[in-house]
Amino acid sequence: MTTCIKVKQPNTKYIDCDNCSMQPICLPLKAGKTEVSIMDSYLSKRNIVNISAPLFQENENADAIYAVCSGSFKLTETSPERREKVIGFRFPGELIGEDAIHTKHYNYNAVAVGNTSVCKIDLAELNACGKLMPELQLNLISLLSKQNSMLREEFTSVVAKHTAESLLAAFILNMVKRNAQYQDSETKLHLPVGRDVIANHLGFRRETLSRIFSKFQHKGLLSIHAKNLEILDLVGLKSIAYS
Amino acid sequence: MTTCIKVKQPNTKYIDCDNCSMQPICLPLKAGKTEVSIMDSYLSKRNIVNISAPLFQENENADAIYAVCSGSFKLTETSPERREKVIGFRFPGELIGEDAIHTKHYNYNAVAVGNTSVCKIDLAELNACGKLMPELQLNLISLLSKQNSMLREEFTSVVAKHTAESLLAAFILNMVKRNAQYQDSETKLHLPVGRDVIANHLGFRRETLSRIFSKFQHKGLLSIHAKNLEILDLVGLKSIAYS
DNA sequence: CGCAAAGCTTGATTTAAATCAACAAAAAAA
DNA sequence: TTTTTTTGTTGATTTAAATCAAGCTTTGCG
Repeated sequence: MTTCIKVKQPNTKYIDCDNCSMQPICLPLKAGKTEVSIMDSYLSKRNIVNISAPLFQENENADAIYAVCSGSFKLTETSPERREKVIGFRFPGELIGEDAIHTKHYNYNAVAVGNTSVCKIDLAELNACGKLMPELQLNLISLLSKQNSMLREEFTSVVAKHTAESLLAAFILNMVKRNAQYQDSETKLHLPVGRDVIANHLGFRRETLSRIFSKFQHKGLLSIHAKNLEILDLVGLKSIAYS
Repeated sequence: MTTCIKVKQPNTKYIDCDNCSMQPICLPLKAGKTEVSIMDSYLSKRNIVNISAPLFQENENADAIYAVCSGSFKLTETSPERREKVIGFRFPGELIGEDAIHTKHYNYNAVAVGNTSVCKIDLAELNACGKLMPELQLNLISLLSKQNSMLREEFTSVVAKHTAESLLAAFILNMVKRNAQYQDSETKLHLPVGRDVIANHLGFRRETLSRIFSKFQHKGLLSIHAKNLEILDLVGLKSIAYS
């Protein structure tokens, strides 16, 4: 029995086991038979989370971390005034909830956007297995470092942007780059969420977002039809992002 | 011989070995004599980096990660137009360059602001020792997760802020919280850098920063004398940050 | 199918921040 | 010390984004 089960879902792109970011965790465990039995114990089967279902919620006790296999997640925080703030997105090959290894509880809400599948890694069992398998731990260290790298890049794409245009340009570039990790195209992007959610995440109004999208299209920088975006002038978009 | 050497420096606050975030890495190694000899090999002595000296630079090959022992660092990126962008700060107890475990090269410039001291952890040796000591790896995993948690909080403090006021308020709260980890006060903060650097980091002009500082003082939210800041009305400041 | 609801776009006006500019205060140099 | 330079503050004007408002498009539903 393998840990990775392909699940048929409509309109979702998969990252299969061969391309999964969790492979370094799976791989050393696949070597021998005894090790496979250990694997079965801590790395559960692909777990389907349905449309808009929360994977976990703020302040919940953390017993597992997750790797996205297919689909998209939005991460949100609830402000003291009960307003939802979208603090980020996660795509196939990325981790969710990894900061809870340290905090022991989740620090935000993770909500599936459309159909998704995830690999669930139980923390207690991972801990126990890790002591027997240093290689597994080295790989987890590398994975966490990779996630740190992703977080820093995401951070850089939103920090110190003086205009809404440069912020949106940098956001699009960040999304496209992360999508390219598991999809064919380096220029095409399916926006996982509506304009309201993106505007919320970037901190401006839906009207402003709409206007800048229109402006970028008019300038020939990109084309957008509904949620399907394509970059037509990468150099031009970058120069706006870094302006 | 111990790995942690206290170094006298003027005007700097220390995190000593007992309070150091690297203790989980040091501690298991301090247990037995044979282990101490391993420790000496990979965890070098406290390394003093002088005023404004770069710890490492963008694109440099990464052979080590660092933990800040005393002082402050600013992290910067150079844009294609050669403009410096301040992407963050690091304080005692925090890691620097940890994302390079995965990328193998540094992704930003780390520059000491004033006098600082750091612990340098050689990656190759850490890797070799880790295989012999699973406990060490578990602790590094926890540290990386903690750093993830810090990065996410830093991210949350700057993302989706529609006004300069809420952005600055959130930034101050984030800085004060991180300072409280290694200093006595929960409300006082010594700004490690000048107005220009903070304005650069937050993405607005020094004049705007100055005006908001004045406004916050006028409202009785905080007091500032040169680089010494004190929060006078925590509740008020929070309500602006989350507005 | 037609209607309602939600999501997206565009226009007119108001408000917040950038810019331009002058000056004050502090730090560094002569 | 005085002078020069850097750093920080405040004012007037311009510009970019929020807000208010209307219309359009798509989606879902009885």
